[in-house]
Amino acid sequence: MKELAKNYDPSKVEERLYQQWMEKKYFHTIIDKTKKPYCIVMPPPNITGQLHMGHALDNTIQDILIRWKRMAGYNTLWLPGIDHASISTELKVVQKMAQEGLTKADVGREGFLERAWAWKEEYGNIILNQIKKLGASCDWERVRFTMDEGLSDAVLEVFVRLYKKGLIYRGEKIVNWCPECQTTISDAEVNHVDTAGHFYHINYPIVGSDENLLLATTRPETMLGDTAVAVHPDDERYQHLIGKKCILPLVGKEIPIVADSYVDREFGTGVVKITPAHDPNDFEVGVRHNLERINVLNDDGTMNENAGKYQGMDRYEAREKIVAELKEQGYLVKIEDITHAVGTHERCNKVVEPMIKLQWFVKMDELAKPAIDIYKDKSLRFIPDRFGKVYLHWLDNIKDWCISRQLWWGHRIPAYYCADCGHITVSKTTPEKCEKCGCTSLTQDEDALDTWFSSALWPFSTLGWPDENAEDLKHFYPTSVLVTGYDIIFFWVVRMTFSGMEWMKQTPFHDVFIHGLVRDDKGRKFSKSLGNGIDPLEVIDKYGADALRLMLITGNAPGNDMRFYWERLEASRNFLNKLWNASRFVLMNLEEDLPKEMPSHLTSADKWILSKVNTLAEDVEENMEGYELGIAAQKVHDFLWDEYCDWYIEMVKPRLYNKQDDTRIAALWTLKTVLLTALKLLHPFMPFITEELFLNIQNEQESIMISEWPVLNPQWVFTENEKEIDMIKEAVRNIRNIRAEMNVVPSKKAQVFVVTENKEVADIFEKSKVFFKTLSYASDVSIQSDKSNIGDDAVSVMIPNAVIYMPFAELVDITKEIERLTKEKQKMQKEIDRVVNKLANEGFVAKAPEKVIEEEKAKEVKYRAMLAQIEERLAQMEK
RNA sequence: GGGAGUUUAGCUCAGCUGGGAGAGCAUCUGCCUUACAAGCAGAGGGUCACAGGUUCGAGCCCUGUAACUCCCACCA
Repeated sequence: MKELAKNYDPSKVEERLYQQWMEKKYFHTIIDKTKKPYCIVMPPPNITGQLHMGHALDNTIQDILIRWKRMAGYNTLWLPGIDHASISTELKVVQKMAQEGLTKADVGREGFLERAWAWKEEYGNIILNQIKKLGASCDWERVRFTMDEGLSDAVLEVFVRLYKKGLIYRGEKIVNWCPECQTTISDAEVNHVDTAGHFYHINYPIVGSDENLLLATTRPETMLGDTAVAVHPDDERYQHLIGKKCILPLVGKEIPIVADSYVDREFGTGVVKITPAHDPNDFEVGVRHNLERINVLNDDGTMNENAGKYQGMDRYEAREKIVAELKEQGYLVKIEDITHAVGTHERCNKVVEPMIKLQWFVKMDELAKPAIDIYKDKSLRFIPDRFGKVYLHWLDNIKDWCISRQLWWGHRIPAYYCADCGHITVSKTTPEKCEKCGCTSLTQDEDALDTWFSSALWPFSTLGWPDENAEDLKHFYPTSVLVTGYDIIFFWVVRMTFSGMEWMKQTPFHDVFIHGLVRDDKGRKFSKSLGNGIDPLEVIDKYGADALRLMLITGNAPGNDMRFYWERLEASRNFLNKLWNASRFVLMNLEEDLPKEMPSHLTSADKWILSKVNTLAEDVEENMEGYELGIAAQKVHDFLWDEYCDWYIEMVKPRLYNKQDDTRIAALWTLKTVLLTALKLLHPFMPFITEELFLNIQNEQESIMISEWPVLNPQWVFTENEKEIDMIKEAVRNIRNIRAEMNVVPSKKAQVFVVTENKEVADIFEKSKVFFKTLSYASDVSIQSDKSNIGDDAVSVMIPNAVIYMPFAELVDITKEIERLTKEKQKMQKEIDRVVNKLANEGFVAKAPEKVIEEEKAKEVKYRAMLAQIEERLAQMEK
């Protein structure tokens, strides 16, 4: 007999088991072409990251899927990795250098990269080790890094090929510039934040007239770069001014009044100042009207030489000065308080300035098409489906992707500029000479690529691409499912799908399983500034990884956000302990060698629980297939706690304690078999405790994680026995109920008479007598067809076709008992009326499905029988 | 401006394709019954946001309304 501690302590188990799994190489995947492949590539966490609840949720889901499919016989691969996180890492390294009083300029590109790699070596693996604490069963021999040799090669390959195809180009366009980080950023990296600001109404005088054009702006300092004023071509108010000129206040320059349909006549005064260098729309207007572009800002957000006397001031300081002067000189009409959306950089939260820059772009319209098609033809699907619309909408409105960043940490753009002829040579390796003029004075582009450029290739670059014959790539691509949060659909999912279609001609994954965010107990996002973060590692320390996993996966619908509650963790912990103790109970009784095959003399109770666990396996499989992981986990939880622990174990106790009982072995076999089956179903969700228990309970197999996933067993279908036990359960519940109502303590036993004229019912009770007695707190159970030996002072409860009596002479007040039964009778009568009415409804009988009608009819029969019993008992008592 | 989500017990949330409302926590009552007091047995508590509609039948489907949340978007 094995002994387990009274309470489950995860800290004593998890570390040891994970080590064991690693040593046995259970996580490591060897390609097996006889099995169906199932592959997940992990969304690579940043090397600057610390494990947070989002990672915990994301990786828990992936681990559940992988463990499930591994047990179900698939050739599974879960490929982990990390992302170099260009801008985040660069900021961290810069900050670290600043502590030593150094800047990027001080150490130079080479020196900086050395430091960045050192950072990566020091911190890059921390988060992966944290993910291990969750129990993640990734193939750690296949860890990839977005800047490792293979992936860098893939990045360069893609850049060169896209350039040759004309899909990557260099151009002077208006881009989002972050004055704080001193780099461009893509549209996706800009957050529009509603901010309180002002709407400055300014008069622009018309040349050769007393008239003014009144317009409004939120950024008056940009007027220094105004090169036109625009009105709508059909706007009657301004027809006479189109083609004329107005004077730019403060500057005194004459600028044209143009007509452009971009202007909204309804908004403001219907007049817009045009600053092509600092507004994307104005830029477009400028292109259409061939306007001059005047950049008035420096890269750090201060005003430049084009700003005249405002040169050198920060843009906000200049704004104040300009407004003051406009007011002084009478141009300012009014200042209105407004709230408007201001673009900010998602990394540093500082206000982004649109500026004209010479940058590298990926031409998107052509690439986007196949990515749209795979969604429309359903070879790519989102779970839940609604996120597919988000995906489509983004692709339908996609704009060219600015991929160059003024950063050093990342993949350096493989473009080389010729000093002589200006030709650009794009090449994976450093070219010796200019491909056009042949001279050797080449310099490489200083910029690095957007981080997402490499992540876009992740599903195939990690599997060996660009080597199209790589074994992993051939076997595992397309991957099976991508698991990620809805917050990075634009950043990442979209870019992977169009990349996958361009280079592999196949979707990178069939399913995209989207989950929500984990929030704090007040529904707020976890954030550093709020200081409301909860460290998953702290949770694991206190409650164990299994408890955290269960809490993250249950009680929440896919795609919805969830709140973090310590109380919910306690509930998980309690379940672990329950499971632990149930297993402890089984172990304490498990002494002899049990038969391998199903014993022949199983009782109804045994067959009932086998039938239940069988149905459970079927249900869980169905829920897992539909990505309803929380429901699946909940079902196993409920089965174990409610059916197995609260009912089956209690039913089986008398048989275990009686060594003479000839069904004792059958009980032990069933206890063990059902528990093992349920543990397997639970293993993907709670890998540690299930393994620990599995290893203690049996010794045929060396690990639960490579055991066989339970499926429906045709030998375990016992419909009749389920009905029998349900009847006993109902009787027991009714007895307990009335005892509780009457405040009878469990220690006070009573004789229980089951009175029935129905032979079958009598048989069922006879067969289950041994446990019915203990569950109903009976001193003795008598099953009989005649009630003449039972006094009126007994309490009675009804089940269909049987009345159960318990003599509680000293406790029973006959008047009250009659009152209670009368109420019961009324209740029953109401139920009967409801069913009768329903069945009398012609529409119902004509249109409802057969099954539903049959159910209603069965109810009527049952209720009428119960009513008859109640009436009879009442008559007897009233006598 | 467009789109999406949410609204169910005191709290946090489930409820898949329509067939008599559920869980956990909290509350109340009784139990230390030889696996578990992190437990056992019971109880109370909901016109499923509101108004219409479809249907024999609606928490679930349709139309509107309200409140909250999120995403997208160039209203200067």
